[in-house]
Amino acid sequence: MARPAVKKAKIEEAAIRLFATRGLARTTIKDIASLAGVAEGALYRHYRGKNDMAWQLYCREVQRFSEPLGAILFERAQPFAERLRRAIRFICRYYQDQPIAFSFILLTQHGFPGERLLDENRNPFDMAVRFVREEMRRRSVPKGDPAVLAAMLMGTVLQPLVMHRYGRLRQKPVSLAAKIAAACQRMLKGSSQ
Amino acid sequence: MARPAVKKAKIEEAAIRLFATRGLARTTIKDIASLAGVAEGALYRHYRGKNDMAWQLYCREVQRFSEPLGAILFERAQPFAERLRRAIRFICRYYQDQPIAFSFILLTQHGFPGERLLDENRNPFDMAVRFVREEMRRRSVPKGDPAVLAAMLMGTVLQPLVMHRYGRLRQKPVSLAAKIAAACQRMLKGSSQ
DNA sequence: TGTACATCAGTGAACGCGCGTTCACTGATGTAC
DNA sequence: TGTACATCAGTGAACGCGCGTTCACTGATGTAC
Repeated sequence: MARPAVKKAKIEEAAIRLFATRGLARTTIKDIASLAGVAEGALYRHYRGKNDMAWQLYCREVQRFSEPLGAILFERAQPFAERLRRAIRFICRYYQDQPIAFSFILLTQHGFPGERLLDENRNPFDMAVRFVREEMRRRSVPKGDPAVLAAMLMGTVLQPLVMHRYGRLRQKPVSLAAKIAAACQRMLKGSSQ
Repeated sequence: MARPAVKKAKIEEAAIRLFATRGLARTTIKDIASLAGVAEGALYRHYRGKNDMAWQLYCREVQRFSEPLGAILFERAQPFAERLRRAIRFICRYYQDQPIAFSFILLTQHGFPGERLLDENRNPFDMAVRFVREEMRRRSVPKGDPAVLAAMLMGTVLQPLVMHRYGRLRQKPVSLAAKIAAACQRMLKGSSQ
């Protein structure tokens, strides 16, 4: 063994911060290295290149977010409404506590060349569809197309956070959670699609 | 005068198509010129450069979309529910009939350097907030924060279209309109935020 | 404990490719007379 | 109508900058004995 990779974490932190604010394409290796206080070549000791790093970081961050979210959504002991409420609260809190990581996930999704896709278990949208589908079977949600309903619910939750991110909403993200959850519940009540 | 600019339209069409599918940063002048069947220099007879062209096209397309949408939202003769229904139908139809222009609007929004922003009248989000605010005054929508409610409504409408765009929804976009409108109406009923 | 060595994180100058842009040129069209 | 000229859309080779990446090197740390 040689010395420990003390600068890897600095590089990753700088990269995520820049990707989240400027986007993948408008962030250069120079930017990352300079923000991390590191030579440009350092990145290549840990990753094959810029895109490889971005993709790995993206997968990691999505996983970190999706795993606890999945645990909440599929905690069978809890009633449906409670799980939905908790999931929305979790999402808002995640955004509030880790705005950089969250923005990175939220805004990076369509930036990768070659149509790289996350596998189904880690993908928040697939999780949402599965969640809705199961609840339709259990009759806690009126029958319909699970994908459409899941998309509408996701939009209801995420769009306010996107707007907050761009400075259009003043409230604290977590204080939005209750409003959003109530709106989702109303949307679901008697949905006959 | 000299000869008419027959290739300007070809360039713009090619540019929008490529921006909508690959995104601004991953589209090159070479790509645009070759798809348009034009020399690379041709673009510079009509625009100051790539970013200038992208920005102008973006403004134009947003305007084309926003103008009729605004007309529907603020057609005072119609009752609130009807206007909302029509607006959602208009959006879905616009996406279905002009998927490239719509995707360009939907996906390009955060790609411009220097934080360029659309002025308030053309901006769909500002329009939505104004719409909700006015209806709160008229008591057709329960009082609350107009921006939050507008964001949730926008998310409910747009997220299914985004999902459709990425091949996750099979239905024809227009056939989604009724479902989405019903969901929005339910969300609004008795919203007490 | 001390010494020789292997490993590998980190450096930063150099490289070369790809990109947006430039520019001298062409030629089609409209205008003046 | 015919001729000379001005305008400007369009061309495409050339340019040069900025970017991601490479590579020979350094030196700190861990291991073998």
